Amino acid sequence: MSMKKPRDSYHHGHLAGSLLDAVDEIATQFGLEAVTLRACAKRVGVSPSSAFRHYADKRALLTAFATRALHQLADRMEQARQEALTSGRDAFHAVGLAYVVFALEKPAFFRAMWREETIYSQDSDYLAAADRLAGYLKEGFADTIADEDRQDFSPLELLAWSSVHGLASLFVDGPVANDRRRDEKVGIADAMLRSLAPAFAR
Amino acid sequence: MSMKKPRDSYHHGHLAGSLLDAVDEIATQFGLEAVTLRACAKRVGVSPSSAFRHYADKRALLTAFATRALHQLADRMEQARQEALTSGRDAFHAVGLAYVVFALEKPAFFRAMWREETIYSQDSDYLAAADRLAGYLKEGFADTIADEDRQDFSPLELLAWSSVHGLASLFVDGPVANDRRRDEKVGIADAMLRSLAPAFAR
DNA sequence: CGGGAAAAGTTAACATCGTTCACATTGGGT
DNA sequence: ACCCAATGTGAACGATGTTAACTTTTCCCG
Repeated sequence: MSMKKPRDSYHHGHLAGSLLDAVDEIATQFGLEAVTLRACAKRVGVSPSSAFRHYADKRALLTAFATRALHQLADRMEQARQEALTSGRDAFHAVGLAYVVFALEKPAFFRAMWREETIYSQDSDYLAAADRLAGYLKEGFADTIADEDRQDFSPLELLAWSSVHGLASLFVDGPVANDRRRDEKVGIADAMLRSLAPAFAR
Repeated sequence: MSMKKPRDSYHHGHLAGSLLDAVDEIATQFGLEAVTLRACAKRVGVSPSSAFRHYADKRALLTAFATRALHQLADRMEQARQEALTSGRDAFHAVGLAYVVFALEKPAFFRAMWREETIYSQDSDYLAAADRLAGYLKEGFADTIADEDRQDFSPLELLAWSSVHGLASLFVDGPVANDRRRDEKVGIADAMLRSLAPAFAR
């Protein structure tokens, strides 16, 4: 994916972004706990201390990574919503399924997104990304007034986000369906979302 | 709470349990990330390496702590269920609310319970505690066959657990209602649970 | 009893981690 | 052409998890 020139000059040029790529790769291969500043630096081919020219500390790097992951998930949700709308299927169902599928595909990313204690959760870019994500969930409901307070969720909206987020969390970090294949889990998510539908009847 | 004799003899006597207490206190005061083997040992008044006589490694200690936390939560759920049954209120609603309230009161405990990467999630005691907890959620539904496969959840049961678990997670680690007081959050949880009711209508 | 092995705690060391500081190298603007 | 700000380096520090060799206590068995 990210073809990087193997470092010919003293200056790297795209260290900030390359470090994020390194977090991505290490987290994917070995899990979040294996993401270490030194390991990221080594993978990029740079000395450990150089990371501090671009990120205040490890937590800032993880915040940037979480933000990027949020946008990746939001992208998928947006796409799922578009496809559902054009093909006449239920938008919320499609968006919610995309949410769970992302968690199943990239569990380390999903964990990093919401690991409050290891990121700066008040960072404005992070919050903006979370807002964007929440927006796609809200837009799943055609009957929702689109422009109400961003921070405010109606009980139904919160139910929608909670059920989807909860299932993703239970799949990734909980004891639910650990022995099932991924496509089986997607099926379970689909069934759960269908059983949620009566709560949204008008 | 846990009055411990200030260590007069060379042998401590209840180190294993005291270390769990130390995790409890440090996690409560300073968060999960502050829980360090050395800090726990110091608080108990014992040398760092002594912990390894009782736990194979830090992860094993955290697993024991997670298991204990699961049982604490399960106790509350059981109590909430009893009270609801005797007073004629909806059992699932009460159990679900207890779940969220626990997460709000002891966020570090709630995080520790489900932090798959820092515990041995295949530990049998841990799994048994998780099973017990899941049981109370299932029992919330009077019409559910009680004795089906423990590992298996119907879509409705999974919806119930997911929505409650998801809301708790979003409160604790997510951007939802961060500026609200705790009792307001409990009110939000109550409203969400009420909006979930139509999904359980027969 | 009494002696010895197992259980429980200690001390010192190691590798690794995040982080800092003084320094080296580069490249862009005047 | 030069200088300075930006960027990367190297060596160091304290903290952490973990191990190994050692000491102290308990308690069980003759």
